[in-house]
Amino acid sequence: MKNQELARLLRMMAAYLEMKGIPFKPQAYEKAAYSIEALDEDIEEFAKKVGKEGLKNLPGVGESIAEKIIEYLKTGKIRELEELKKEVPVDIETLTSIEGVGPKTVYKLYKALGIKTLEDLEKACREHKIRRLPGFGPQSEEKILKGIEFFKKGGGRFILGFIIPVVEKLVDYLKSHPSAKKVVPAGSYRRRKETVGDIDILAISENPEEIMEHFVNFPEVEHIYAKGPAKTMVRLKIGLDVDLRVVEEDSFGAALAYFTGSKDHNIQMREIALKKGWKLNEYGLFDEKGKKIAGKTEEEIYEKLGLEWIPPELRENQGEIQLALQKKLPKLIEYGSLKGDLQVQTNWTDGGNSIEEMAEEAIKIGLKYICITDHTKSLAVTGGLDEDKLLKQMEYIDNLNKKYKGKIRILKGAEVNIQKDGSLDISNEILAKLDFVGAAIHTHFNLPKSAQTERLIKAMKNPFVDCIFHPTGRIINKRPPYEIDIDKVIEEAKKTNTILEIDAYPDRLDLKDEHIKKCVEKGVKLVIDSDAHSFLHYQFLDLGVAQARRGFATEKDILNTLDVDEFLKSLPKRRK
DNA sequence: GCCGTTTTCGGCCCGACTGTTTTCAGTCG
Repeated sequence: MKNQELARLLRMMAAYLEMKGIPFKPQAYEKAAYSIEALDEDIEEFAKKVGKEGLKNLPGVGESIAEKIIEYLKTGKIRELEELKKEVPVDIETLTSIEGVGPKTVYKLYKALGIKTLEDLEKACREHKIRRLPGFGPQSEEKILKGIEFFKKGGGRFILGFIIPVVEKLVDYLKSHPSAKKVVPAGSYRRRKETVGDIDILAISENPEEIMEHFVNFPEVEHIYAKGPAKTMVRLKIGLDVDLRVVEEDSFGAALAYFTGSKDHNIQMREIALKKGWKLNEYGLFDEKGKKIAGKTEEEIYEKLGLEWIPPELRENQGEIQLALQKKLPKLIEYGSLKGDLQVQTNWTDGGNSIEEMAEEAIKIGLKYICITDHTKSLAVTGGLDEDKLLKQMEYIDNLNKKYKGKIRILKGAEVNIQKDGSLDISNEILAKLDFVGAAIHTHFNLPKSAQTERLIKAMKNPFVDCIFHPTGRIINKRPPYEIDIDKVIEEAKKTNTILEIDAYPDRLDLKDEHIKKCVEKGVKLVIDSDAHSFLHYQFLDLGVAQARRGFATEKDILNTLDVDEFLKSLPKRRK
C-alpha cells in the first residue's frame, strides 16, 4: 500500500514550495496528501480502476497532481521533487516535524550552517551556533532543542490509525496463503493502543516454512532481520517492524494472550494461576502436575482461571482483572454502534467536501445523522464563519434536510472558538439557534495551567455550549496537550452538564483513554466524533470507539449511539 | 495547483503569536 508514502512525498513537495515562498501551491499539495492518506483503498488499485480523470475526483487532486500520482506509481518517484531535493538536500520531513521549525527556517539554517539533518540541527543548537544568526536568538535555540527532545520521545512509535490499512492488508495477504489456518495480529495493535511500536502477528499453519517464505515476499517488506520456521522478523518500507510467529493450534489461545499483553496484565494473570498452584505461559495453562488444562483459546484460559474473558482493549492492568474476577466487566460500546457524527467540517471552511458530499457518504456508511461544525470567525485561516454566514448555512441546511428526509438528518452546529479569556467568538443569540454547539481551543496554547483551566471552564459555563471538542488539544507525536487540570475540567463538565468529546482523528484521540475512564466513573457524558475534514475520514469513527472501549465506556456513556431525536432530547444542557 | 450556491479564470493565504526585532519573518491552526 503506497498511500502513506505518496502522501509523504506530496507533503515534501508542499514543504519545498513553501520554502521558496511560492504562494497557494503548498496548500494544494497538503490537501491532496491529506485525502490520499485517508483513502481507504490502495491508491495503486484505485488509480488503475479510475484512471487519471478519476483521481481528479479526490479532494485536492487536479490535473497536475494526478499526473504526479501516476508518475509516482509508475516510477516510484516524482521528478520535480527529486530536483527540489537536489537543489536543497535536507531532511525536510524530519526537520519540519520539529515544532516551531518550518520550511523557511530549514532553508536559512541550511544556507547559513549547512544543516541537513536532525543531528546537524541538534549539534548546532548545542554549540550555540544558531543564536548568532540574524533573526534567531537564545530562546529560539532552546525552543528547537525542546522540540527535538519531544520529537525523539515520541519517535519510533506509529500512530495506530495511520498504519491500520497496511497491517490489514498484510493480514489479508498472509491469510491468502493455502497453509494459513489462522492469522491474528496481537500486541498493542490488538489492544488498540493509540500508538504502536511494532506489530506481532500470530498464525497457525501446517507448513511454517512456506508461510514464512510467503511473508518475506510481501511487497512492502524492505528488510529481513531474521527468518525461521517459528519466528520471522521484517521491516516494512514505512519503517514499521513486523514479527510473524507460527504457533501450534493447541496453544494458540495462550500465545495470543501472551503476545497481546500488556505485560502488566500478563503478570497479574500469571499470579492468579500461581495462587492456584498452576502455571501460565505462552504455551498454555498447566495444573500442579504439569498437565495442560487450557491453551487452545483465550476464552478457556480466562474461564479456568475464574475470570470473564477480557476484551483486549482493557488489558492494561487498570482494574480490569478485578472486575473480571467479580464477573462485573462493563459491556463495552460495540464497534459500528455510532449513529451520528457530531464534528464534521465542510468546504464552507477548511473541509474538503461540500455538505451534500459529507451527507451522502454518511448515508453510504450507515450514519443516521451528522452535525456540520465549521470553524467560526476568529479562526481566520479556515475562513471561519461569522454570524451572517452561520445563519446562511443554517438556512441552507434546513433546505437540504427536506431533500434528505428519511435518509439522514443534518444537524446545524459549529466548532466555536474559545478566545483567550474563555469567551466565545459567536454571540449566544446565534448559538441558541444551532442544534449542537461544540467549543474548542485553537489559540493561546501556552497559558499557565490555572488560566487555561479557567478558560475552558468559562466556556463550559456558557449555557449554549453543548460540548468541548478535543479537550486537551494534543497532537500525538507532535504537540503536547495544553496545560489544564483535567480532573477539574471533568468535574466542571459534570456540574455544567457539558459533554466532552472523544475526537477520533488518529493523531488526536482526544480525550485519552484514562480521561474517558474518569468521565465514565463520574457520569460525564461523551460523544465520539471523526473530526472529518473529508468524507474519507468517517472511517476513523471506529478508532474513537476503540479509545472509548479502552476507557471502559459503555453504550450509554456515548450519546451518539442514540437515534437523532433521542440524542437531541438527551443533550444535557438543552433548554426546551 | 485547485476549484466553482457568485466564477472555467481569478481567487485562495488570514490573524495571532513568538522571538526577534524597533518593524518583521516565520509558524501554526
